[in-house]
Amino acid sequence: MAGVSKGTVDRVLHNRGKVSPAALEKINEVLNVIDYEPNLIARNLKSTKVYRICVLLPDPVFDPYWLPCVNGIQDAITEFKAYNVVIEIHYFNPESTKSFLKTNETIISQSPDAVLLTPLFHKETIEIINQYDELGIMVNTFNNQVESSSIKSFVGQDLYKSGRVAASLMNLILPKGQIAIIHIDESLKNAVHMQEKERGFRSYFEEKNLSNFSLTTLKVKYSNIETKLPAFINENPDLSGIFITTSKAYQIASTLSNVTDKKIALIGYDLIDKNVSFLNQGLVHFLIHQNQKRQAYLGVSTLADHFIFRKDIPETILLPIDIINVENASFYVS
Amino acid sequence: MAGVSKGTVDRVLHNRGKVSPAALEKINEVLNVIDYEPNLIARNLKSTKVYRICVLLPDPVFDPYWLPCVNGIQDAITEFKAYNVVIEIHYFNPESTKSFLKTNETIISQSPDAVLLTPLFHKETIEIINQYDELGIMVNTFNNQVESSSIKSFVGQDLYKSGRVAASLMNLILPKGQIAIIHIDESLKNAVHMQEKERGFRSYFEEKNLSNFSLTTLKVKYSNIETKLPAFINENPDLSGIFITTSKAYQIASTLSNVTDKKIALIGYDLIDKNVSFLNQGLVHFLIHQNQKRQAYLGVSTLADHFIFRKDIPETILLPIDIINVENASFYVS
DNA sequence: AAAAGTAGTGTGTTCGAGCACATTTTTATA
DNA sequence: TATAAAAATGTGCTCGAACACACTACTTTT
Repeated sequence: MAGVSKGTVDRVLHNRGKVSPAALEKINEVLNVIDYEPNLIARNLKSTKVYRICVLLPDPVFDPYWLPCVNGIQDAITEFKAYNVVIEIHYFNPESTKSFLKTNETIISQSPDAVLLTPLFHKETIEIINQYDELGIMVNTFNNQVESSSIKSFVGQDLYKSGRVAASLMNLILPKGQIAIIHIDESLKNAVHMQEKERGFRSYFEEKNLSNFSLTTLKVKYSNIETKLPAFINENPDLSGIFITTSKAYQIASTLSNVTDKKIALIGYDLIDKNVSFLNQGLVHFLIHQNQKRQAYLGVSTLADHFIFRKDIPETILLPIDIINVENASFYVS
Repeated sequence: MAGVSKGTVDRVLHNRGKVSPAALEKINEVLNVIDYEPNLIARNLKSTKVYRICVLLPDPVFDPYWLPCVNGIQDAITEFKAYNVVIEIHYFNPESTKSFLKTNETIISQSPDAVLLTPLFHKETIEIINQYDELGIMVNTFNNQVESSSIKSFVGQDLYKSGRVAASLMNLILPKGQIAIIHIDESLKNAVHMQEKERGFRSYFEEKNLSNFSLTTLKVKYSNIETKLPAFINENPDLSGIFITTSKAYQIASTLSNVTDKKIALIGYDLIDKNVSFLNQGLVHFLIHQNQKRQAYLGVSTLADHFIFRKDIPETILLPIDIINVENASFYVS
């Protein structure tokens, strides 16, 4: 259309220089008129470059919470297979920093173009992120946030806000009484995670000046629950609600049903099978859905889109805080 | 790898016949070994066929409810542009069956490969669907369901269940009292839509034997509200909750705040600006998000995926029934 | 004046699949 | 055995972009 060969057009498109002013002007004019946009698909057809994205994920064997993530990543794998993007999942034991570090070494030996990781262990994460940075490997995170200038992107939820959502629901269920905030975890790797939720939860009650409530924090481990929880209930006869900051609401629900007939409102996180089962039984009132599947999917898909289509990677993606009760749960379980 | 030319392989892949048993076996063996899957991108590169998808949408000028759909479709447009898929939006006046029919004629004159429509008018929809069927044009629907064997797919929500979700929330807010189910609409085009929600809402209270509640149905038009609603409130001093089955909760909220100081629980639909504003003011307690944007997006994207990647079109896609209160609303507003 | 350099431009190949057409091999028939 | 018909197989081009390389027409250097 501009009366020149595709080679000259190519030089204009990619600023490779060596184009006469006359040709440049003519070509730009035509580009404007036809509103030229490159066909992103054809572009990737030629390139022989294979992009490798490694995902560092806690093994769902240790905690079913991570199971949906695998599906999310599987979706991404099939979606991007045709584009020369290889996505690999590497599992580690979420209770072992050693396992975390070892799996990272495996990943580094694969020399990927980018890594998506769940930064469970703060100190170790910072270390390995620096390693990745030096090797020029891009790092995305999801699930929980870690501050580091070397991290390209984070996908997750606003945990403070999700605590507030839980509080607003608790306030709806209960007119008054004592509420326990229970953190359940073997280690304290999720400490910040859980504290943010607690902070949000408390802020709601403080802000609204709801003085007819009293909030107590309780930290237990799985092995502790059966002894600690009954004792706590005996000591606090006024207890009417429990907010569980992790996905382990089912552990509380199951113990609770053996200990007392009292109706205690339970609000927890995540649609894992056991939680949904207690939700359907009416022992858990609300669950907050953290949508791990989508978190994981978005974590890798933004990377793939960046490599293939040169799309920008958003610094932060905050997923909606889904409120789940027995009536709408079925639509969220994938 | 099989010692034959790509032409022969091509004949095997597409069952074009004229292949010797020996070659066929060898080729199939190789295909199995390398786990061959065609590169869907390269396939579409060659094809000069341009797929045309028309979307029949109520003009957002008449009802802002439809505005997010435009964004959803815009997303699909940019996503599928590179694949020779042309997606066009055609607007009609949701208050005029004539406009609906006329816009359909325009669409037919474009002879598209598929149509996505919002079947607001039942009788007229059936008519034009038959027309599309005769012309071999595929029809998808979203927003509300219409029974017809010629419809390929429906994207929407389970309205009965969404009524139940609303009821479960109302039951949480209120201990007892009278609840009004209000249908607001100029015409009765949404009749089935609204009745399903009412049926679900009532079923919840009936099922749970909640005899301390009484439910009343009220049909009003926008022009009626300012006279009918105050009268209704005077006649029913026990009124403590209102369930609005359309996206017009803001109209009730706004009238209500002028009429009475009594705290009446409001539950409605859709995150349109005015509703969210009343949600933030505390006058609306819950909104149910129907996610029209995603409905519209999925409506066209399943079609595009079908044409380009030969993916199956699911008969029904039911989106989750999102529960929105003031604490999590901001994450859903796009 | 010949050689070398340089700015500007054009050509050819590749990616993976689809498809029309050409070519070779085998089989059937005169 | 020659020859036509049928069966089997191979070749070449295209889609849109990327890029290496070849080429022309001047200008500068030796």
